[in-house]
Amino acid sequence: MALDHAILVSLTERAASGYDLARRFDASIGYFWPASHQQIYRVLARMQEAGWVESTVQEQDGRPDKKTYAITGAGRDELDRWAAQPSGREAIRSDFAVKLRGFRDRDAILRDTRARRADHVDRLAAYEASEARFYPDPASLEGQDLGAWLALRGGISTERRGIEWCDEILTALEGRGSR
Amino acid sequence: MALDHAILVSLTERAASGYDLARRFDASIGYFWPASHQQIYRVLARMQEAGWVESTVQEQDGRPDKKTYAITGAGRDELDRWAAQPSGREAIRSDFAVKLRGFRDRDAILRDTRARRADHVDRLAAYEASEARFYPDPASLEGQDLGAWLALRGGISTERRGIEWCDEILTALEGRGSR
DNA sequence: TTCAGCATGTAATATGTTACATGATTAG
DNA sequence: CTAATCATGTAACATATTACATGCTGAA
Repeated sequence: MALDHAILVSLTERAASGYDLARRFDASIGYFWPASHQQIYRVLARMQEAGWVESTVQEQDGRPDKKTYAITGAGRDELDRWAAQPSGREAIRSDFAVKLRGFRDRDAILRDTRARRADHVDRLAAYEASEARFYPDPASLEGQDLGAWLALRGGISTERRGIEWCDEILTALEGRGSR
Repeated sequence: MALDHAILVSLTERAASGYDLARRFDASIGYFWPASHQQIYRVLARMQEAGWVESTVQEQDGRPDKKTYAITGAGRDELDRWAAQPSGREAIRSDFAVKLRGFRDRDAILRDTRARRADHVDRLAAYEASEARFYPDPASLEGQDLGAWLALRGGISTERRGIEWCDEILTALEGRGSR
């Protein structure tokens, strides 16, 4: 049930339409909890049934109507209830680690590793740009801003260790010629 | 379709029953791709249909019959085909990061962070014990052993950065009193 | 005129989780 | 006698992915 809560968290930051949320989930909160627009619309409908969100329709000219969702009091209660529960260890599902472990085709692994490294570098740059822009003075942060900054710090360290791991793999494989 | 490949990789290391595989997925390969026995039995049945694995039944006295699965030539072909494809960025779904971002209840987050830190410490110890035991001389590794070691190295760096992140969170939250 | 963006969804399929089901042996 | 381990599954439900569906505006 955690996409529900990711959407609720996003709505506490600002009310939004399904479309807006889908875009947020393409970046920002989506880095920690990816979701497609199809999922989002379904969960919004379910949460509206449950009374955790409410929607208002805005007509727009030259644009399709827009349904803006806002979190309700019941939604905030649910968020608090969820936050008080211990969050279990999250599952890691890594195609790449499985592939490494099955090691047969050295070139395929090298190609994959280089591509992953480039991905990590890009995402790290994006995170660092966000940090510089939105959190220039971390020592002064409080409440939700402090939490968002700490989440971002987690993203930064994840990407850095990803780059280091790729480098370790490249060194080990390139240093050994073909198998 | 990646549980399929995780099982195939595990079977290249040694033929196994569904039960054996389920235990391997509780540790070792399961650290990179968790799966329950129910899933495993379902996928084994499907892969047998597809001809990627074959099974032989062994009768045992005082024990239920045991169906041992082995990978076939077609299974190896499928593994190679899969390994040659680029593996996309994997999705991270972190309840904890979402919770951080929604920051309302500081004590709940502190509790969660301390529990996560302890988890990371335990798992890191398990990985390091494996490394010392099975890979005392990494420079001499080749082929599948080299891959398995590199995957394990990934596990080790993941846990280390997990611990560091928890410490960063604890420092930030404890240093600030309640909000 | 073609593509990207805005805006909403449904439907089918695949995958993962939880609950149920059975039954023997061995260690405490 | 109770719980853990061995050994196999089915069934129901929840969640995620992929494909399909529609239609308007504005920029290249």
